[in-house]
Amino acid sequence: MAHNQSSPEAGVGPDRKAALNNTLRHRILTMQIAPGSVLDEVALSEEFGLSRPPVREAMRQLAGEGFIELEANRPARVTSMSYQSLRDFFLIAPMIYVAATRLAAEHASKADIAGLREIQDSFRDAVHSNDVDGRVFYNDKFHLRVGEIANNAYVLPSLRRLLIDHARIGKIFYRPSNARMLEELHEASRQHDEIIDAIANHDADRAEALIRAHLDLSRKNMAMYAAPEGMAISLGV
Amino acid sequence: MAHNQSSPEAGVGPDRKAALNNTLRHRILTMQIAPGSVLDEVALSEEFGLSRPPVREAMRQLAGEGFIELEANRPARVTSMSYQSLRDFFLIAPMIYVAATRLAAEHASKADIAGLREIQDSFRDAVHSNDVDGRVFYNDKFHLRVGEIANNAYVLPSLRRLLIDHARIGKIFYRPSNARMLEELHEASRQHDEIIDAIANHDADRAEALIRAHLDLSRKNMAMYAAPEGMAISLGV
DNA sequence: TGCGCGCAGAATGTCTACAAAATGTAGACT
DNA sequence: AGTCTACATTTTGTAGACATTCTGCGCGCA
Repeated sequence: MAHNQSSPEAGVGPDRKAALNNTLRHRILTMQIAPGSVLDEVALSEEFGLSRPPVREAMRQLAGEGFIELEANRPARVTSMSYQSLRDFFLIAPMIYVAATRLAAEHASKADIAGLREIQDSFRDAVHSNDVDGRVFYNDKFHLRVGEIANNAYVLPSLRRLLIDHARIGKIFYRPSNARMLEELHEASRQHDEIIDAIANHDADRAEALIRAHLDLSRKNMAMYAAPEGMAISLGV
Repeated sequence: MAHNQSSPEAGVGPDRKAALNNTLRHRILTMQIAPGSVLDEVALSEEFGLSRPPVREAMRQLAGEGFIELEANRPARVTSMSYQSLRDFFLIAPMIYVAATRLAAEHASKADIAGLREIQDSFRDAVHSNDVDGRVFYNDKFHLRVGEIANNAYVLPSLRRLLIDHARIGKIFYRPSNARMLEELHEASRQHDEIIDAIANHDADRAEALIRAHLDLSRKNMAMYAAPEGMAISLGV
């Protein structure tokens, strides 16, 4: 349990605004707040010990990052998901993930690799200790960090948007009772390690192959859940 | 002059907040506000007849879209550009533009095509009447609309970010005295028409080829401007 | 009984005023 | 003369109160 993003008493501390942002992100990623839910401004301002203006600013920011959707004179809602979202996700994700990973392999410094390994250590721990939220959280952090290492302002926006739904898809289709799924989580963790190695070696081609396999694993998992009997399901591509 | 986005007296009207957003976007796209410039909250609130809180909300929103950059306790600054930006842009732009255009070709309805043609009419007018800002504005609108028709929430964020710098690059390297450049603007306009036709015919392959040629034209223009004397370009901070 | 109108409650949007942080400047000390 | 420090100014951040808009319920009417 390395992270405590969702502390119950968040109304204290030096930087309550950052706490609000991080906590909301975490709750949305882990689906503690379900897609489509409404966010009440006063409730949040009371929870985090802020007045409404800074809360509203945070909302605008989160909306820009794709976590929530705003409409005039209407409450903020967590970005919704649909069957269409799944299709769109697996259609675009390979392109963006590959671009980010290849660029990361080209640009990564020693410090970047060290940072990546640190995140991956936390991710591995979460997988081994069956900490579902921690796994979702550090998986997000891992891929986001790869995107930051890529150091290209034009890939990051879509990558950020994809990662939100990547996390939520991972949570939706996660079934703890399934032994095969557990094995595949460990497989995903191993893939992370290999991706780091490929990036460290500046081997963009290998990094690309690995990230593609990584996404295919997610997609297969999801398809397996949605269509256990081997039904044809068109997942784009 | 079909658009009046930058009306001098913006402090009136029913929706001053939308006016603030649109005007700022327009000014940044056309570089009426240079990259790296600071935006003063009180000045904007006075200009648009608003108080600071809604202005600050708009700032957060624009920051999320990539127009400006925010730092704690520091004034908002228009997103800066550098030589690195140019490289990054032409590295990623083809990928995103192609994805958006192909998806648009697959999804476009009759109404979508009509909307595109309408925008393109305004763009063509701007090109023929040498309305530089109008050209930049409607070019942005055109490609943004294509992205909206693509109807994929994961391509749009990066496309939006790219379009900001696409507009600004177009302005930076625009030289009205150059006859060859004028001809290439008309060529770009013709390409728009062809892209619409390809999308209308659901011909994704042709749409892809056209959008690639469209970007190559921009890139060639820029290289032509940058390379002749072999001088390094200073892009204002 | 079903539909539409209108009012009451609640939530969002905005404003003014105050607090805190950062910057620029002037003065004093080394 | 240079630099550090303390203060004053400016600007950003926040709070609480007010205005406006939406929602839901109940009443009245066909």
